[in-house]
Amino acid sequence: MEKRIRPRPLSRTEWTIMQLCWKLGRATARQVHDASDGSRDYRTVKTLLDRMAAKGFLRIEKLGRLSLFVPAVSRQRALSEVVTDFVDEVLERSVTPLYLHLAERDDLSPEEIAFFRRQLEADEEES
Amino acid sequence: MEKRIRPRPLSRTEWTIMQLCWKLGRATARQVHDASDGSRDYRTVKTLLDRMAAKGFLRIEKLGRLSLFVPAVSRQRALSEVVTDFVDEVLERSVTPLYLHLAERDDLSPEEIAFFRRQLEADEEES
DNA sequence: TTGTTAATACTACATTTGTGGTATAATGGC
DNA sequence: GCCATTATACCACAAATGTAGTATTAACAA
Repeated sequence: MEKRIRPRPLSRTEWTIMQLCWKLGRATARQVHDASDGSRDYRTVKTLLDRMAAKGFLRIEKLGRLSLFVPAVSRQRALSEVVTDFVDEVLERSVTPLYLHLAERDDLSPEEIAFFRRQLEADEEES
Repeated sequence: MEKRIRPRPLSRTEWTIMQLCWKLGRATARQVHDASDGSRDYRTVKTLLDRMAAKGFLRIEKLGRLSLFVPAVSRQRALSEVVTDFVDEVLERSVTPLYLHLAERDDLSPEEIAFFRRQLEADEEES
């Protein structure tokens, strides 16, 4: 039971749109487009939304002749999945790069840094 | 100087091959293929290696008529980049999901959990 | 030396992704 | 009622990705 079948994941671009959908909760393609950075044409956004629905990340609710796009998976759940995937496939299960990143990004207190350092060493050893 | 120009990143499949290259250090396409899980044809691996070289992740050293593929970027550096990208674009700079993942995966001590919890709250607030 | 194996080079092709054209139909003002 | 605006529905197309066919050539084993 290692590898359950997963629907095709979202592409990077689709993710940025999905973030908007989660924020909006329930919205028309137009609303999603308006909430976006405007770098993409309305129809591009529409196509992406349709594909995302096909992938199961959105559900389409008909309101009269309008289509409302509603998240079909929780942000929480999707993020958890994508992070796990990332750690497994790209980082090969080693969380060291994550610790490094966190340590670089946030300004941590000395004891927090010490904590990361310990984690780092533990992580290094096991590989 | 926010967004420097980056060469096309590696795809997921290319990453798995790149990991092998880093492990091998300097190898022929055949050797990389042999080190792989065998799910891909030799020529597929060869094509991927060539593309990765074109993207600047590998350098090709000629040894007589042989081609040796040598990492042109350090694993460290590439990982740092890809993690930053991931956090920025997919997680929208929020490291919460990472903390959640780490907290789930590793078995942490109570105080470590407490630490993560504090980080989590701080992270939640700012958005 | 000659047929088999193995390496390189070049090409092909379906799928996915990103982007937007076209057409049709409903709505809403005037 | 008629036209401009909007929404939906379909389609097109180039670039990127994943996978492999074909051709040529070098090396090796018998």
